[in-house]
Amino acid sequence: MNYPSSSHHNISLTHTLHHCFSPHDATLLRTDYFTQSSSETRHLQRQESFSQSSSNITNPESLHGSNLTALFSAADIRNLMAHDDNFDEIKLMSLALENGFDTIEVSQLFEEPGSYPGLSLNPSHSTTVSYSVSSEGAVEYSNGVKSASLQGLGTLGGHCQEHANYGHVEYPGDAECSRETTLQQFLHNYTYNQLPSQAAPAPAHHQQMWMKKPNEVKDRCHNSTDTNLSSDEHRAKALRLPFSVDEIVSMPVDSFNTMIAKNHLTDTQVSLLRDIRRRGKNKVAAQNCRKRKLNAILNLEEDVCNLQTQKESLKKEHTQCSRSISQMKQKLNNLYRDIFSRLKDDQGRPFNPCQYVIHCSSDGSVFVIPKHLVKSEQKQDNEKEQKQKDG
DNA sequence: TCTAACTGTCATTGT
DNA sequence: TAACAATGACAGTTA
Repeated sequence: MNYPSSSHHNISLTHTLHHCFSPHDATLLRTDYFTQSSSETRHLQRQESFSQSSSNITNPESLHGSNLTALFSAADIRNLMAHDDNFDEIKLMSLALENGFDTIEVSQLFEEPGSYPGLSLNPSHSTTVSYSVSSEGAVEYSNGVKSASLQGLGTLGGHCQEHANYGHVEYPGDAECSRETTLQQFLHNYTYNQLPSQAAPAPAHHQQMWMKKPNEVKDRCHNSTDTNLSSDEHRAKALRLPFSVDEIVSMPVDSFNTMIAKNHLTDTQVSLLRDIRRRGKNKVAAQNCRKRKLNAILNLEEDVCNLQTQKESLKKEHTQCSRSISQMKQKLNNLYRDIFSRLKDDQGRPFNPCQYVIHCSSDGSVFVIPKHLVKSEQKQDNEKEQKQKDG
């Protein structure tokens, strides 16, 4: 494959962004950016797209392994921002820092009066921000006042990925590019715990969500492309928060408030700190909640099991009692018949079992009486009991 | 491709 | 009133 000469290193970033990549290209590139595990087909598409859109611009070899600080001058960044209305301070700061700019240089860059409408490191500017990707692949940015197309930034990420993919195929090693991608990953990485090879292609609506402000996004990110950092850790890192996520979450509220007061943090940083703390606490709470719910379910299942065991045991006991009662009844009948057969009347004749019964009175006396008397007596007794109950 | 389990997050409510 | 815990609901990821 032949590449143009490397004499195009110093091309204008603005020119590159606005004239070399169509929105369609940006879409392809961005999509591929999210797709770390590139299939052969996708790779070929990227190559085709790239070669079509940048045939007379850049030398991929020159891009590969290059430092964007060298590739894109501060003036390029200025041009881009002047051209593209608004930049989120976080993104730009991070982008610049990730790309090797000195902190002071970046600050000066951002603080140049009148250079970038709507852009400031002043906390007062850090209002609600949101990002989305238009149907044409342009990254839409909104700070609640204006919105601007950031095709350039999107393309930058895609460009880098393109570069990376060239590297994977023909130019092993692309460490510089990974730095450039960090910002995008920080902003909208749903796969931040994943290895690059595990990352799945992101649907269009993912891109939209990824580009939104963390608070607005259903930021259900679980994995990282390059590290095991959580999204909050990425954000904390990008905003240069002086504490780790664990510290932010676990420190007592007094220490937390003191820390905020003493560190002269911007509104954005304070807001992020509070969000991180809230999310961290809630994450632990949710974990505890699920544990409790699981334990409750397990306990209920155990209760059900115990009750079933108890039921079986009671059934067995009931069966045994019934059997015992039957045996006792049988013994009592045998005893009754035996005793009755031995009883004689005044003339020494045996009693007729059909006409007489052995009767036990309430005071313990035993008589042999005619059956019909027992029946009438039982009736009287029943009536007495009933009267006593009613009375 | 579908599904269930897992997980992080948000919104809400109660303390 | 702020901070926090608890929890239902939702949605993304993964096996």
